[in-house]
Formats: sequence, C-alpha cells, structure tokens
Amino acid sequence: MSTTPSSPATHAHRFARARAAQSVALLEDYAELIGDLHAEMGEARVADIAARMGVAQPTATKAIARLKREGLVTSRPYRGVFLTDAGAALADRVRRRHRTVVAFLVAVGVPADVAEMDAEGIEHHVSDRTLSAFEGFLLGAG
Amino acid sequence: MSTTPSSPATHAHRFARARAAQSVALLEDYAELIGDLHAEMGEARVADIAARMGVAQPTATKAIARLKREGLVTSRPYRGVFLTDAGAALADRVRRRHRTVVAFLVAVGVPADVAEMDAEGIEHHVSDRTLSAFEGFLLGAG
DNA sequence: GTCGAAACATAGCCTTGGCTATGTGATATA
DNA sequence: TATATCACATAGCCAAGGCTATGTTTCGAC
Repeated sequence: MSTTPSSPATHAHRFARARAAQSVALLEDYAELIGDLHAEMGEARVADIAARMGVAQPTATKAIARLKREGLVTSRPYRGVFLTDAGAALADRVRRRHRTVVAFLVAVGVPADVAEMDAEGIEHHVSDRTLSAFEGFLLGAG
Repeated sequence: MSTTPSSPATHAHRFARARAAQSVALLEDYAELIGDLHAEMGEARVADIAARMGVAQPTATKAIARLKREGLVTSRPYRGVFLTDAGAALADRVRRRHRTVVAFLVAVGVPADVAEMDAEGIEHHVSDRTLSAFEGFLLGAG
C-alpha cells in the first residue's frame, strides 16, 4: 500500500492547508514572544524582539508592521510594542499549544532539548483535534 | 513557570532551525511527489505535479527549476521530470518519515484524516531523534 | 543644556513562492 | 500534411521575510 491513494484535489488541499499554517506561523511566534517579553521585562522593545527572534532589527520592525496591519499589536515609536486584545488572545493560545506540544513530545520519549527545538516548528501545524489528542494522551500517561 | 527561561541566543537558534526546516520543506514535498508520480503513473509531468501540489503550472515549473539547481531532479521539456539519485534518496526518506508521523498520530488518537492533514506540515519539523521516539512508541504500542 | 550612544525608522536590495497572461514547442488527428 | 490542442516555458507582477546601510529620535551622562 502506497499510503492512501488520495485524489489530487485532496492532496492539493493538504498542501494548501500547510501553506496557510505557515503564513500565520510567524505572526503567532511574534505575538507569543511579545507577550513573554511583557511578562518578563514589563515591556517589549523592538531590539529585544529582534534578538530573541534571531533576526536583524529592521526585519523585526517589518514583521511588527504586519502584526499592526493584522490588528494584533499597537506600537509607539521608542515606546515599545503592545498586544491588542486579539493579539493577547492569540499569544495565550499559542503559548498553551506550545507547552502542550513540548510536554507531549517529552512524554513519548523525546529529549527535552530536542522537544523544544522541534516544537518550534511543529506547533504551528497542530490542529485543535490533534492538540486534543495530545492532551488526552498526557492525561492518560500522566 | 513560564517554560524554560532559555537565553535569547538559544531562543533565536530554535527559530533559525525552524526557518531552515521551512526552506527545505518545499523541496522535500516536491521530491516525494515526483517519486510518487513515477511509481503511480510511470512519469512525472509538470502539469500533474502542479495539480497535486495545488499550485498553478508556472509555480511548479519554478519550483522544479530550484530542484534542478539543488541537484535533486533533471528534466527534459515535454518529457517529464526525473529524480536524481540524491532526489530519490530524499524522496524515500521523506516518504518514510511521512508514514511514520501519520501512523504515530493515529496511534495517539488523532483521526486518520486529521492526521494526514497535520502530518503534511508537521513532518518537516520532526528531527531524527523525534522520529526515533515516534518509531519506538509505535513498536511499544503496536 | 549639550552631545554621544543607543534605539528605532527608512530605503533599497535579494530570494522564495504565489499568481496571470501569453508565447512556443509537440502531438495527434482530420 | 496542416492545424488545433495540449504541455510547457517565459515574462512580469506581488507579498513575505531576510539582509545592509543609513537617517532620525530619545535619553542619559556630563
């Protein structure tokens, strides 16, 4: 059996979904990071965001511009970046999902550091139903 | 506890890894698909590749050009696309990993159709060690 | 208050991965 | 064999996400 011989349309749809997930992944990461920075340091400055994301400062500035367009953050120059209600909600969801994915990976035997690494990419493609399965597994195995 | 308070550098490194994984994800998908098409239909034509990927034909052509630059495929116009040895090896790895991820997700309670969906995005971020953990789990639970 | 350094913005460039529109080569069939 | 059709290539556009180089602001130290 060469996997499920799904139709071209179905196959294409899966790829489309993965592409869509990818396009919001960056927004999710920035939102979560901005929330973390506020929790840890009381503010989220562009320079810190860039450093944590591992990108140059103008790259972070550009990403923040996109977050603003999407209504996820506001910012005042030289005053930091602030999550909107929608942004904060997104950050919370992402943070919970991230923790669940890491905990789940560790629970099935992935070393903690590897779990953190892989989760960073995996989490954006974990649907609600899959997340539920992970949570169910953690309850059962906990 | 706000997860592990990892250093900015470590945090940045994880994102860099996720970005790198993303940059090869498309190559992996195309390689696997071209292998599948050869297995199923004896050849891989640009039009079929585009249809299965869910993109317009010029988009597929452009991607194939990149695959050629990377030494993964060769192609003769109007004669189809062919995997090189490196491309075939990649396709095999990707296909095995894909199957393992899907089987693993199903094993932990994810519905099959959802597993197929999510695996399409997840698989590209599953490291060798995590894949080993998945295989180990499948053996134990099988 | 001035001034230098740090923080941020802006401009301009690159690659990737989408798209549409349109040109061209191959093939089959009438 | 001529031509219509299909398959593919090419051109040109766009947004996203990187980068470097170079203005501006802000702010703290003096």
